[in-house]
Amino acid sequence: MTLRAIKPQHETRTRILDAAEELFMLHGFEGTSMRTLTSKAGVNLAAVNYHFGSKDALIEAVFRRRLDPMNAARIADLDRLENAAPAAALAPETIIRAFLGASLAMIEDAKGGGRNFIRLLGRAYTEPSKQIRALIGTLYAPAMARYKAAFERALPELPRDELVWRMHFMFGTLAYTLAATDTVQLIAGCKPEDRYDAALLEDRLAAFLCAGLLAPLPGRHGVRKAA
Amino acid sequence: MTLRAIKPQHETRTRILDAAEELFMLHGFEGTSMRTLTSKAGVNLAAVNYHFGSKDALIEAVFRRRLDPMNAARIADLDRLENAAPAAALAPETIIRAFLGASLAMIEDAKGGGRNFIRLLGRAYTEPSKQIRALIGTLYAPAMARYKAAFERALPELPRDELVWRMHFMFGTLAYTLAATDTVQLIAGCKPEDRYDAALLEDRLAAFLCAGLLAPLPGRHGVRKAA
DNA sequence: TTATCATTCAAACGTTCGTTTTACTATTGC
DNA sequence: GCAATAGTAAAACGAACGTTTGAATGATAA
Repeated sequence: MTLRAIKPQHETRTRILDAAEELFMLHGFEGTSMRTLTSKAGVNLAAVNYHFGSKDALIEAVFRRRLDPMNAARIADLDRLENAAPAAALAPETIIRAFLGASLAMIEDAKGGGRNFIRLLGRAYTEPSKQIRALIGTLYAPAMARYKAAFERALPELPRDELVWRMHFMFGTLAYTLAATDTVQLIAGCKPEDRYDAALLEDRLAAFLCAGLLAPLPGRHGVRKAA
Repeated sequence: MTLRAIKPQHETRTRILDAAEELFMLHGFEGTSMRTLTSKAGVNLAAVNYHFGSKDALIEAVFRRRLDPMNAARIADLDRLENAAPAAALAPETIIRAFLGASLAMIEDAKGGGRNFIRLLGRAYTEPSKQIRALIGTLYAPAMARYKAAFERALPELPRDELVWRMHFMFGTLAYTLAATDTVQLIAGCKPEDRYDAALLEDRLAAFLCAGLLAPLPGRHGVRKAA
């Protein structure tokens, strides 16, 4: 009857999620008002409360939309690698690259908004809001447990608490690298055009993290300050 | 003439800065209102605008109060180490420990509020606000340049851009470790009581970062996925 | 056609925000 | 003692916030 295209299912929801992803990345959660958000999305002011219930629920939806599939892919990657060579433990670098891959693949997705989300995610680990941190922790938990088990199998001689700390360090490096993309330039001389070469970045991160994970155990309270 | 103690210079300023440090750490900048802030500090609502001019200026003052001396101490540490053994380049681990020391020393200062500040600082690197990130970058710049030069001397064979990236990674690990203290527990099994043993944490961080910094160069685009 | 349902819309709700104003108090210098 | 200054106090400012309301709209099913 009209030339108007058929409206895709939940188009308004998607437009809101996309706009939220970008604005939350640019200005943070509290720095993004419902008015600027709905205005950018081209929807009515009341649409967020109608479709999501509240601003907090929208924030959660933004994370869930990407994080659930991302961590599912992480686990699937690990399953695939382990099934390819059963009985043998995976090499630490293989595990690390599997973990990095899921994040770095999104960086190259500039059009789909994946890059926005990755930078938003990198910042979420240090959010002031307890609810958000709890949500992130919940969404990550299954993948984290899975990777921890893989590392334990790959490095049986590494003490458990040392492994936990080193996973913590590795995660921090990744989170910071993703979040700081295009932002702080603490160290001069960085070439921004390199930053989005995901393959090269993965190589650099993998080399750094792999060495850190396999580092000799710290001589506890021993070799301080001495060169 | 009265029993009232002599009011220390700028007591109101200090009370405001202390309250701001804690509340900004707990709830973020936008999540902390002037009313709760001045209420916690026990000062009048108008005091912040009188003494600092605006909320933004207060935020800047919070960072400057601690960051300026901290980075000055970092540079002084490096100077001292280099003067102790001139001509010879410092060991990478020595440089790393000098950098870590300034941050970790503050963690143990729970009473003076240093711990609050360190966690606040760890989060500031990924702040949405451009002004804050620019401020952090400015305050860090001198120390960063100094440490970059020290690393270049210690590792003449490491390509410059690789060094920049690895410094970036190292900084991210430290920032995340500091910021995430007591917050997200992404990896189960962490013992929180260990977290404030600064000496042990320094050993662990130093071992991890040192290995990462000295990692073999990544085989560019070469050894992907292969174990 | 008519009834029904999901969605969109403009307008307004009450609250909280950072900031400013104006008056008041205490201290300092002469 | 007295003017000048620095600081504190209570109250109000306009703007922006997240959310709610109730009517209008448009498609679907009977």
